[in-house]
Amino acid sequence: MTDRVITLLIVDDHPVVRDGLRGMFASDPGFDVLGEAAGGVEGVELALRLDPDVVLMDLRMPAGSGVEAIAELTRLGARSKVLVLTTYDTDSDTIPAIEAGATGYLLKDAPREDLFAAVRAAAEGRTVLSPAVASRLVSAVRRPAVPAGEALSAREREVLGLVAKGTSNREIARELFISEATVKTHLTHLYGKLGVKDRAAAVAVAYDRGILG
Amino acid sequence: MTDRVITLLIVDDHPVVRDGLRGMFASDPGFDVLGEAAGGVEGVELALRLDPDVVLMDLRMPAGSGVEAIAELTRLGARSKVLVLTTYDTDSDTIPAIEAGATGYLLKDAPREDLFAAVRAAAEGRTVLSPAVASRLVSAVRRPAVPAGEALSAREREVLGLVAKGTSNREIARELFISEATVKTHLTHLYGKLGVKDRAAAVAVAYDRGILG
DNA sequence: CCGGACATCGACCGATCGGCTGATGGCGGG
DNA sequence: CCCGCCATCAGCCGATCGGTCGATGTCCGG
Repeated sequence: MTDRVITLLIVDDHPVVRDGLRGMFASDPGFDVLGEAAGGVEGVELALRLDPDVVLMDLRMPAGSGVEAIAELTRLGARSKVLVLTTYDTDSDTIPAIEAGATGYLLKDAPREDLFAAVRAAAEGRTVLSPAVASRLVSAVRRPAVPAGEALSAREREVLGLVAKGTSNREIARELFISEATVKTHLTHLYGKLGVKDRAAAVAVAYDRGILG
Repeated sequence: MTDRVITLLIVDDHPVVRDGLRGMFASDPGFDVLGEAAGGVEGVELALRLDPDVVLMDLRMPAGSGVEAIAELTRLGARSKVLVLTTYDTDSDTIPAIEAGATGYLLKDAPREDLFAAVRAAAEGRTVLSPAVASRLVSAVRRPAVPAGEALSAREREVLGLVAKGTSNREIARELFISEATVKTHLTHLYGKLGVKDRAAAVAVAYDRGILG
């Protein structure tokens, strides 16, 4: 079914990783790496120009987030399938990436055979997930109501960030040019969303989910 | 001064990264990769057996921490220089690694020319640090007294862990079979050590330094 | 043997937090 | 056009926190 050569685009901010992937795929005549990009923005441009079968996409990059790049490609109706290849597997990364339109999600510590197989699968439009990611996803989907956690609003994240720095409500109010009452409202709301009952726990959950630090 | 071929050992849990490094150094006749290891324990064994000039060491690995591996090699008086090559540059990683005896500390997003230069420098025993790491280090060293942070005692870490879960002082007291006054004492102490003024900031700093999460 | 780090406890007090109730206005989707 | 989400604000109050005195006992290392 995959007799054709599969064309690839590599998007990763680490030269070492780009080289590793390039070399890896160069050793197999079934793959052809068309190009590389170091950031999301550049990745989108190249994906549109080169029209690869599969885009190998890192998520956390200085020059344009991977999730945004995926969303952009999806929005533009690009033909390329996106296979996320990252070090991290936190909820805050995986779910948005899948939602944005990623065809697969692999962790970088996957053996190369798995990687090859995943790229072939992705080229055919099949979804491929690392076992760890898959189990995360099901558990995340299984409790969509209260326990999990809706996304924080921009303002709530802003307040939470200051809380993590030890800023008091009054100081936060001054900092953001709002009243202390509003700060408390934001806090009460984000406590509910994060499923906690005080600021210390909120900071902890935020770190766990990658919202902070 | 470096006419000799420099021998290398690669220690990293990611096959992709190992391949990337191997390929990169294979393209330059001035380097010879003697072997690879996927974890700290295996890394130490191979370093002792192969006696490479330079060990490229990742820090966070499932099979044996990089810092422990470095400390082990130092303790055993291995001839090999260790060059840390990692994605992270937090205090909790860099400083212990340097203390353990690493000759250099580079981030994986370093351009390959820098990497080559760093390996040559490490082979000669010269210290090489990423600019970002270097600035971290100086600022960490410059304030050794109060601001930086001594290590938390076991009891303090225990209390802090409960704080991160949203536990109140009274509940912590019951949980640990001590009085609320004692809990407050532990907290006051660890606030001082972490350089913060409330529990939320303490949790944040703890996450940043890898004490939690 | 003494100093210092650690762990334990008590009491007091001002500052802060979190919960509650309720209100206003903007903005976007159905 | 109305509903829901977001952001804004007010006042009240009990609970909790953080700071500051001081005190006791252990254990380890110099």
